[in-house]
Amino acid sequence: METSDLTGDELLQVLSTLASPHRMRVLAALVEGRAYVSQLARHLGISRALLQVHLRKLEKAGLVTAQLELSDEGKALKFYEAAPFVLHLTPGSIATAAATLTDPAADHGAAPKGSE
Amino acid sequence: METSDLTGDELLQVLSTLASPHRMRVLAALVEGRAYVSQLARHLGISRALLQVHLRKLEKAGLVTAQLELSDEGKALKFYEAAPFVLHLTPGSIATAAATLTDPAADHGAAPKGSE
DNA sequence: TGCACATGCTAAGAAATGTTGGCATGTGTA
DNA sequence: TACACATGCCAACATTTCTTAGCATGTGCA
Repeated sequence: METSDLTGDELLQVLSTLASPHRMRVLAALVEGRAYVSQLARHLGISRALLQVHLRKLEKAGLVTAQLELSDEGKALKFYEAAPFVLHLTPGSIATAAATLTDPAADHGAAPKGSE
Repeated sequence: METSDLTGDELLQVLSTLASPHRMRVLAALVEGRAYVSQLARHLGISRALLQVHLRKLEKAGLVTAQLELSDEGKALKFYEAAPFVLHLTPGSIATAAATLTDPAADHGAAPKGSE
């Protein structure tokens, strides 16, 4: 993952996702090794519901990946791990990405695709 | 500015600041060249009040700098320009920064680190 | 069966952000 | 004086995001 590969919206999503203490810690914990949800929740000292929301956001942004596996006892465990990525942020790279931003607020109801 | 130079809180501030369409566009506009507030507001098509808030946040995060100057007519103009910075974001660099996070909300008033 | 453990979902309140509008200051010029 | 332009501030509303609590499912084991 390279900054220049991302559209403005994608970069925005990644930055929004990373800009959270909880999600930073979740990512940091996963860098140490993969873990399943309940395990991770205990490790971080937060509720599963909360962790799940953050994990989902991290996954949507492509920062972590998930695999559903069965333990020896036959229990379903959802393992997460940190996705490898490298982002080079500079004023220039951000300016480039910003040029492709499609902001609904600034976009007065026009169709993004097709006509312009 | 290097990712490893930043504390978790500083990185969080930078990311939070960048994670906004308006601020991305403001930064992008300043990459093209310095500009004063009213000028920039007209260029971006947003209100001065709104722009000022975003500029302030960008400045606090160290992403832009400001200089107060007098025009030929003697009017006070506040010029802003993009600050040069390079951030290398990787799971590892984020994990390192996350270790120094001081989050009041997630910090239940005690041990910074330790037992598990 | 009942308990411990895993997953998932959603409604709803709490908290943080974003945005607007008005009003203040000051300058130079017609 | 009145106008156009610059700066700044703040109160209040609107919106988004975050977080919790509760309930659902399923597994293995005593």
